Amino acid sequence: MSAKKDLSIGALGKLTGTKVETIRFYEQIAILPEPARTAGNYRVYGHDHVRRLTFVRRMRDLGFPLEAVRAMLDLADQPDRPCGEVDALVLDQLHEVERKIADLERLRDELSRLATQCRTGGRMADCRIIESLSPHGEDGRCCSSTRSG
Amino acid sequence: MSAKKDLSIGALGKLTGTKVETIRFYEQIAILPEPARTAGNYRVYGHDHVRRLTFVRRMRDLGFPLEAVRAMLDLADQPDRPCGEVDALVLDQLHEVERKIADLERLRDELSRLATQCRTGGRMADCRIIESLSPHGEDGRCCSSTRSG
DNA sequence: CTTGACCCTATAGTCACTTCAGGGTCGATG
DNA sequence: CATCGACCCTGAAGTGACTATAGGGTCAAG
Repeated sequence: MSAKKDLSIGALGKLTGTKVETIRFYEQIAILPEPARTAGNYRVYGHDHVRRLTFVRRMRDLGFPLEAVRAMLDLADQPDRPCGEVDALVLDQLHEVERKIADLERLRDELSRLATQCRTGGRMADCRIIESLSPHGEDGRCCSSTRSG
Repeated sequence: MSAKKDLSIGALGKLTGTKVETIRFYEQIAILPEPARTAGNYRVYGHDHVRRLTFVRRMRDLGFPLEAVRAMLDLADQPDRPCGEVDALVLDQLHEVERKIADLERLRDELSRLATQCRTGGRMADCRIIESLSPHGEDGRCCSSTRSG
């Protein structure tokens, strides 16, 4: 960990949108390395912790489980690993990412359409949010009010 | 819920990649409406449950909390809501979606680059996975082996 | 009728945080 | 120097979102 930044745990939390308890939790489960301490036993963080924690929070925000986050961090932490071991992991994650992108794009498109509709005085009656992320059935409007499946 | 499909809970689970306990859980917390039952008290699901559950699972997979999922389902369930109330919600969600897409695209780009590197006999030494989802510092390689922050 | 697969409800466990409890440290202020 | 509020510490308990387990019922094929 190179450059010094000397952040307290509270400051790191504010910078990364993370609760201090969560930061301690991540340290406990070794997602984050133990930081330096002051004479008064306060944790002291620098740039690399900021980067690492930001990465972790964003991966979590994107729905990746900690297990996947850990695997990616291991990748980054071990630059000398043979490509053979890494290849499958990278490709798996790549497919997962591409799948999530495709879903998000469909959802974005529908939300954009709804936003535009609202601005131009439309109604929600032809909302197709559910369909944007689900298989297309042979019948049915998403907004059907019957409830019997 | 219009078209009949007559799926058992197990079949619905297989179709949507969801555990039966999770499906019961979602019914309990009213994310999924109660389905019809057989004379033997077995749940019977149709197309609309398939669609709704698929939507829920994908939203969860994309990292949206159940609270957000519920808000979106409410949108879809109430086609006659005034656009005024809905507008802010749609725009908020839209921004969230766009942010997630941007993050995923950066991660995809880095993973693609690594995959290509592995195929062409490269090394992991210049892996920049962490940087793909974190703020760019003034120094530092992601793979620095020092651990003091 | 038997049997294995699946269903039911209720409860407890797991993962990933998040809150609470009790006490210590820090720096500004009087 | 003493006070005080903000923040830090560790450890334990709580919450949300599932997931597994327990005990018993249903179903359909043989």
